[in-house]
Amino acid sequence: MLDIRLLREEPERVKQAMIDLNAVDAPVDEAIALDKRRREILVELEALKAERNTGSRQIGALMREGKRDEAEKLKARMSELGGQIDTLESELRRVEADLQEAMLNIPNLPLPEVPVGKDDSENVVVKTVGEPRAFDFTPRPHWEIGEALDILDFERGVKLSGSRFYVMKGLGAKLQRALITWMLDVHIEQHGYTEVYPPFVVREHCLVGTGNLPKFGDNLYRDVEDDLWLIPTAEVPVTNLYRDEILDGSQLPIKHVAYTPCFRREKMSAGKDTRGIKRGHQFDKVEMVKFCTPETGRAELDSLIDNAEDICRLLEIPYRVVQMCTGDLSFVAAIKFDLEMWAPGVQEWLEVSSCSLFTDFQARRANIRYRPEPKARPRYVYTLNGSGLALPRVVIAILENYQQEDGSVVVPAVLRPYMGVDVITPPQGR
RNA sequence: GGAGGGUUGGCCGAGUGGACGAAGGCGGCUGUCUUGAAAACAGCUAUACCGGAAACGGUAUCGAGGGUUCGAAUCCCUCACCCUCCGCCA
Repeated sequence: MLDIRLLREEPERVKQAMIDLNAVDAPVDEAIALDKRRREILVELEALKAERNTGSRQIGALMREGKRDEAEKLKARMSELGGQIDTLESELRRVEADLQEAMLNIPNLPLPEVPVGKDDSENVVVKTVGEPRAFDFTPRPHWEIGEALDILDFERGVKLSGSRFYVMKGLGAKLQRALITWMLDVHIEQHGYTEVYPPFVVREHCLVGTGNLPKFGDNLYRDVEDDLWLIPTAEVPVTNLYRDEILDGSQLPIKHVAYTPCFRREKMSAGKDTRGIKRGHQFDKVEMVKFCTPETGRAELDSLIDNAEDICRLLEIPYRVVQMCTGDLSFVAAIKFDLEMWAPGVQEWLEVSSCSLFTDFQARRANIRYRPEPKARPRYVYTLNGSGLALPRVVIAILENYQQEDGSVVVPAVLRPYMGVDVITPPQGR
């Protein structure tokens, strides 16, 4: 959520940002008008309430003095006043609800350094690291490798849960588990994050806090009976850890890393990305989340990206860093960089991480503040997060980059202690 | 799932529908005293919003949201959370 004062004081700047963001339908004008009306009502309403408060106090005094008649007369007048107050109050409630709704539907403003662009075609490749491996055979896509190795089972996944679900088996399941443990260890031991294991279902207000609701409810699974929602990313529970809290400034930055499964309905078009494990309704992810002061936010983003890149480097898989242009920014991000690993089987760059700075946009929604000095006024923190990394796509990248002509897959060196084997080989007797 | 008890300011804790902001205590800040400190004594001790250049004024906040009333921390309803007991359970 933006600061309403920004709309009040710099409406043109906000509107230009909406144009850059390709979000001209954001209800900026509505919010400004509602804010104005809200304050008009408040002035009137508070004057009436002040009058009622003095009146009521007088009634009390008169009653004590035994002047019943005068008290009754005053009561009648106050009752009339009460009617006016009720009317204004219900209008105020309506206006405030509308204002809140409008504010929740206005996206965050991009930082000045974000390149202006219409859509993902204008994103900027910041850097490319590592050389794609030269194959002396035609690299196969991961679903062929996975099925041949009997570590991926698509048919049975569909049998259990429908399209876009799959089953991992044997060393495939173990590879994923090894990656999770290893990534967590790297972030904890080398990058100074504290591990968090959160609930995988949350209440609605948490999703409003991170910005998934009210706009993007279509992508979420929900238990209607208890009004609990399955998390689409660890960002939701971990960011909301400190909702409605005032943190001690000396604790910042707070750095958390969490492994969770992620659940997304993704009513995407049938036929797109349906093969393999690139896009499912359930996937695993290791996520980094930071809370810091406004002053350090931008630098914390750089170190967050570097932490994610470390995983790519250690796995020795070619990757690139892409900066999102204004038109491709998410609703809540002020600036965002994606990490993409090269997958030679499917011949594409796979998004394995998305690192964003949200400025105080989420903090305002979730009411997460900090006190800079012991006596100082609380301020909103800045929040950040980035995948470190998203599992299935890393599995794809490993299978496709480390595949050998005989169908086996070499285990990346850093994972061998976690896997217990150096090579994933085809099952016996096939 | 059933029965009961709770939720008050940074913390503890009182509060029969009526007197700028909710007693008292603790903690914290300031002052007096003291070479300094402690003790004692006195005063101060929240947040948000609205109006205002400011001084300041107003409104709201006793878990959340409604309701009754001229007026609600107090009465009624709904919800959330915590505690105790019973049942069930990996």
